[in-house]
Amino acid sequence: MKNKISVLIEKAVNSCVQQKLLGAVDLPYIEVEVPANHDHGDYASNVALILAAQAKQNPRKIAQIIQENLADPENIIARTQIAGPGFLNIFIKENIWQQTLQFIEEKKENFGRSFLGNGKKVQVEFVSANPTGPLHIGHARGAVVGDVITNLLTTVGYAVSKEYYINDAGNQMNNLGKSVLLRYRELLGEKIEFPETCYRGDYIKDIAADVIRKEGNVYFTLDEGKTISYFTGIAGQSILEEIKIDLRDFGVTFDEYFSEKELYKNNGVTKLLDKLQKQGFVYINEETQWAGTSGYGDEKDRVVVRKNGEPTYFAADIAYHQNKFSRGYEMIIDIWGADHHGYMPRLWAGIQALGHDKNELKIILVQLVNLLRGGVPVAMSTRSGEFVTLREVLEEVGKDAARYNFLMRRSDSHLDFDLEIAKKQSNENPVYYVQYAHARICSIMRMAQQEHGIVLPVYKDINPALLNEPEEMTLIKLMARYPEVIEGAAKSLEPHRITFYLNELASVFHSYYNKNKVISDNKELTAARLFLIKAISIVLENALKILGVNAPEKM
RNA sequence: GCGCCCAUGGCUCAGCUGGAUAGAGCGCCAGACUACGAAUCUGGAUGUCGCAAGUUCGAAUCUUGCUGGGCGCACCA
Repeated sequence: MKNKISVLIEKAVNSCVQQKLLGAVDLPYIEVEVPANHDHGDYASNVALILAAQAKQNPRKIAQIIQENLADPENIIARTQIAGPGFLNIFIKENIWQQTLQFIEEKKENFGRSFLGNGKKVQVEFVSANPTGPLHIGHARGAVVGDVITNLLTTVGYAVSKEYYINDAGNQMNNLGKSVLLRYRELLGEKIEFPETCYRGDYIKDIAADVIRKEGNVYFTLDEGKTISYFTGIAGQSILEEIKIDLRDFGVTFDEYFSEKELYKNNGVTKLLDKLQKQGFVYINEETQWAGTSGYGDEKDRVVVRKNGEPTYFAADIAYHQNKFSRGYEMIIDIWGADHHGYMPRLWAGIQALGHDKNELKIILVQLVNLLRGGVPVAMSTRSGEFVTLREVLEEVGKDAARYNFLMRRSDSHLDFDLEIAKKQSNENPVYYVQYAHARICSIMRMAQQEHGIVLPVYKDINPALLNEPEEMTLIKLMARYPEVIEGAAKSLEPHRITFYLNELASVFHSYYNKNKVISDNKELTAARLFLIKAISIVLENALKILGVNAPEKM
């Protein structure tokens, strides 16, 4: 609808120019917005204000000229008005709004889908936590944001792949193996001092105990280096399996798990660095290889190969992103914890050196979560083993409440996550507000069918003109806007817009419900209203599905 | 010291990329179930959009400076 209006205005402006009513102007694109105030119409455009500067005419005058030349071939406009400094306000006919209900019925679960992405291949990489311990609450937010961004992009027609990058080649992993070894020896009776760098969570002990159960004490005396790499392997694998299970129960799955080790096979990283060196991006200085990232806006150049000959994480990351592009993705989205923001210019420099445009890589920063219990902060530290795991959150507050809570704010703003509130089934917890609206609709429809023997109506059997209560018009307009909300959320990669939309839709519905009876003696009206609430339930389901949150029929 | 992000009612946050009278939720006060689910609804109070300039028809939104907070600034990942 919005697009339609935009096109009509554009045509009107062009027509005015042709008729020399307006001087030649170049207009970038027509802004149409939904005004906050209903008196300002269903849509409003500021074209006249934009053109005023170019045309050097009074904006209200221009608006009037456009208004007079506004063609309406489909007969959808009820009236137009010029207001304020020169806004063109447009009111759509009620019956046109009412007809959008038919569209929702036709589309059903596809209402809101579009072809905006045109099948473009996109990859979203997220979570990507080292398999050195179970996922904690901090990872959970990134997991949900990544998952929902993927759903959003899929909904608007992108071909999206979800990937988890396993950082299994660095020091951290070595520390993991060492930690298991120390626990292993401790369990076998040795007295152990744990260094700062070691992981001390109970899960380490479990893994060590498992080794003893299966293989006994054979590693007690074996060569330490070999044992550590062996322990690193089994620990990493077992932890990764746990991570996958936790994520699955959180509703998050991946299409690919990509191991950092993969990049080093066949000297992949070295070969790439050689190539970049020939290109001049990588250079050697004092036995160290550097990448000239400062040439692309980074604050200084970065080491890619250390003095000891080992490549840095960054070197592998350039190779990783080259690998991603080589798999044919036209857009790559990385989701990071906000504490990594300083790394962005470096990586952008890297992909530009690879010959890609900076905006082919979008980086979403997810702020860290402030975990509270009843208003009191909960301290966390992976190494010491003091943390609240994703698993614990799932068990305590449930998947739906957890996911919804993580989606209520923009991802780059800090989020307080209070366990006590998140598990409360009360009005402090917005997820139930939305789910309740859905359950309520289902309940009414059940009642209509079972108690009143009503067959749920289809559009052609109802008289949509009966849906003319103010709340009904508001609901219809709100639903008609849904596809635009999805597109906007997808374009800006901002999932939180959906939760705000849902909250608004649920709110208008609840209010409507309390004021008007759906089921009444008036059969025609009952049918129309049943159809209306059915449409609402479709929109609620579609939106909740994108969020990965259930739309329960009963609660 | 340098860089990035943030600052909006008592609290937690939106604000559609520059629009018209700045909005929600929570909390607080007062009300609504012999009618489809009260996990709901109705009404009420609360603002120098951190401060100061600038850009223009128009600024919470863009620019600059300042104040206050978070985070980065590795041959860690």
